[in-house]
Amino acid sequence: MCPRSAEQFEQIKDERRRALLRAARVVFSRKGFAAAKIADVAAQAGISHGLVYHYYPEKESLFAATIEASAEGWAALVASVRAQAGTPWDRLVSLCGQMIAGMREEPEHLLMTVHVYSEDASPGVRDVLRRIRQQVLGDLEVMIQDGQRAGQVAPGDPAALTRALIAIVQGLAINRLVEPEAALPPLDVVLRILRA
Amino acid sequence: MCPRSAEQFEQIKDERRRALLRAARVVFSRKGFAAAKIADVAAQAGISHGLVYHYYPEKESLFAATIEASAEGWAALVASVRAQAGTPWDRLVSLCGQMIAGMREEPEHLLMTVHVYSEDASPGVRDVLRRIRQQVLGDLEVMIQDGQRAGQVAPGDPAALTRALIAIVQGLAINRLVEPEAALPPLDVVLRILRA
Amino acid sequence: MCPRSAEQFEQIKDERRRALLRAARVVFSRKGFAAAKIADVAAQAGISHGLVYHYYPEKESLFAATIEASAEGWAALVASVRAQAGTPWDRLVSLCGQMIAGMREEPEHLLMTVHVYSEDASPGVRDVLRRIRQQVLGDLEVMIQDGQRAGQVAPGDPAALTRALIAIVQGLAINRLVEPEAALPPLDVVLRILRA
Amino acid sequence: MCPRSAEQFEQIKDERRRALLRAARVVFSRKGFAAAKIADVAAQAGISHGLVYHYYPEKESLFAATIEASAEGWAALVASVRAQAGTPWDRLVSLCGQMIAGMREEPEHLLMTVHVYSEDASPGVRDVLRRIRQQVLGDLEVMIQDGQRAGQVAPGDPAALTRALIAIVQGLAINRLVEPEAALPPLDVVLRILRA
DNA sequence: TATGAATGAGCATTCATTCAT
DNA sequence: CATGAATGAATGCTCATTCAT
Repeated sequence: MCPRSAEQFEQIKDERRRALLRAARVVFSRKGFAAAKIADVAAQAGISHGLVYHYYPEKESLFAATIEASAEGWAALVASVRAQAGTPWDRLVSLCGQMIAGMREEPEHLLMTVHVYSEDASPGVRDVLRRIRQQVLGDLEVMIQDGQRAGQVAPGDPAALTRALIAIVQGLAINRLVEPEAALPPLDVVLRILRA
Repeated sequence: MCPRSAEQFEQIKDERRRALLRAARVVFSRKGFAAAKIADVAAQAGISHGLVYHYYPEKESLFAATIEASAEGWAALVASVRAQAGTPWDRLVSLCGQMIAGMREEPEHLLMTVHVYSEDASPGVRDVLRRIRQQVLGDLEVMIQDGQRAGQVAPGDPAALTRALIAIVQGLAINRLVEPEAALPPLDVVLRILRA
Repeated sequence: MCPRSAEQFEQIKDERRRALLRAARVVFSRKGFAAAKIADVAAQAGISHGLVYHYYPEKESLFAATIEASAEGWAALVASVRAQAGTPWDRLVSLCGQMIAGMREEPEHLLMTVHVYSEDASPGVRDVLRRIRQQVLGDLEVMIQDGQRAGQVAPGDPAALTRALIAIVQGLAINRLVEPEAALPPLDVVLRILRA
Repeated sequence: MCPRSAEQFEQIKDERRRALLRAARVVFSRKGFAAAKIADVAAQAGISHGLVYHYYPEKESLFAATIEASAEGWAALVASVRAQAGTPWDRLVSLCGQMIAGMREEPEHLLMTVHVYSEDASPGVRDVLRRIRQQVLGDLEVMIQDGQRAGQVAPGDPAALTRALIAIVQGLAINRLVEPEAALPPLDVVLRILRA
């Protein structure tokens, strides 16, 4: 009756879905939502444009899924680092180090979060990101406050410091689009923003 | 016939062109090139969409002009600050102060430079920006080197420091899109990146 | 400033809208909603397909407007005949005569009402028609009841007689699609359904 | 190998084919050709859409087969009634009674013949129906002429009477789509069209 | 100039059809 | 036989651009 088991189908579907998400990340992060064509994503994924719709019912769902995946990746990273052992400063060093490394390897993840802020994206998508962003900002702010309490981070409005740190990381990600070869500033330069 | 009226026409035209550019900046900076409609820009400028084509022959020219105006504004700012009297550090303080003030008043100027990096924009437009960007980076790098020589700026690759400074400024501009109400970090936090 | 007055624009728009409706009636009545292409309607109206969307925002609105126009035409006819002087039978003769004449001249009007019953049409469109249909059926039923009271119409459930009369008229309209040359049955044959 | 099993396979295939035809009739009659999706038919038949193509090579063949089956059903009915014993009028009563009963039980059969008239269907399919329709009309016309000769049917163009009778039956079938609950008019109301 | 009607290229989306399993 | 993943032609709709007025 059924030549392929339902499980097999699920596996194939899952795998493709992941591949599609990766392709979408590459295309969307470089072009933004409006300028990216479904055909571009399909080509990047090596499938026909029609097949994209077997996995995501519309361009916007695909974009939303792509955003969500990237954003959740960052949220997971921040949450896991926050739970690490060591001093608050150790954690901040670890986090920034991993963010910069991640940006070097897969700058798309960070770029996605930049594109979504523009009104190119639909309000629904922006809201998804906003929610996750709150988590990240919240976790990061706590880490910065911990550092301030430990005297390792300079005093000052922790919310503003949080924004400043996020800003420099996103700004560097953008710079990689323009000058992929340019050297990223060393970790301690980035950390000077926080250094007591 | 009447040289005065021709001149006046020119004035009117120039004024309109400037108004159009302002409208375009608002729309393009919020939506990016692809998602922005000529009709959006026309509506923002309070004219009919057909009239836009009297001033710019195509959407891309308008985008290019918008980019160019923003970029030249930054270039002019950096160049003028570089020529200011005082110590190198005074100049860097002045520059960052003005950049942050500008971002507060007209965040569109900085956002434009973010959008153009995406492949949403045509290569031609990107090249225009790249050229101006080289000027800005060059001027800024010189200022930073001056500061290093004066012992006011921390040692290290001046190119990397330049990128880091630009990154944080652009990152903060993006943040204003998401949280227009969020406090910008104080000037000295931004300057910590450079501080010896 | 404005080379054409707003009034002129309105006139042109109204005229085109009517022409478009006529073209849509021809195409939709022959093909149904799903099989009719916007390009077909545009071609029939002698305009580009893009222009259709200046007048109706989507295919379905155009279909709905087309349906509504036809249905309202029938409702107006029935209402006006109902108000005519003479005996109830005179009015029924007048109504059937005009319906058959209308079907000869513009069979599209009746065919539209047939297509909409299929699930090809969206529920919203069907509801519009259903409402108007209730009016028509109501008016017609009253006319039949009047005839029964005057002894001119055969006794029996007036609702069923109403449906039977509508049925034969619609059935004849369909037949004109298949055999446009076939003779329509004489008026008195149709009226036999009601004849006392 | 085993002739029995091949035969059984045929039986199974035939049975499925019939089930598919029934499902297709339901779907096509409600939506028309263009709006009906193969997936709809497959779902109605409880099979996968791919399997449909094992029985019919394309959507149009399935539609044609569906039409043909319905049309042939009517042709067979008319032919069998025409051969019945009794007076011409008896036969007409029998025919109309069975047509109305059939419409009550399986309105799809009649609705199919309505849809095919629209240009939604391909010319080939329309021709199939046209041919069968000629048979039905021919048989019916003969029955009406017999009735006229026997003085049981009113005089007048028998072709026009035939169309009128078909019209009312089809019109009533359409009405069942809109108001499935509405009472069908009694048989003798329909027959008034012919009554001498 | 200024307007908005008009055009058509371009892209999202659907769905008939094919085919590996 | 049966399934559903895969393809791509077809079609709705958008919007940059042109142009009559």
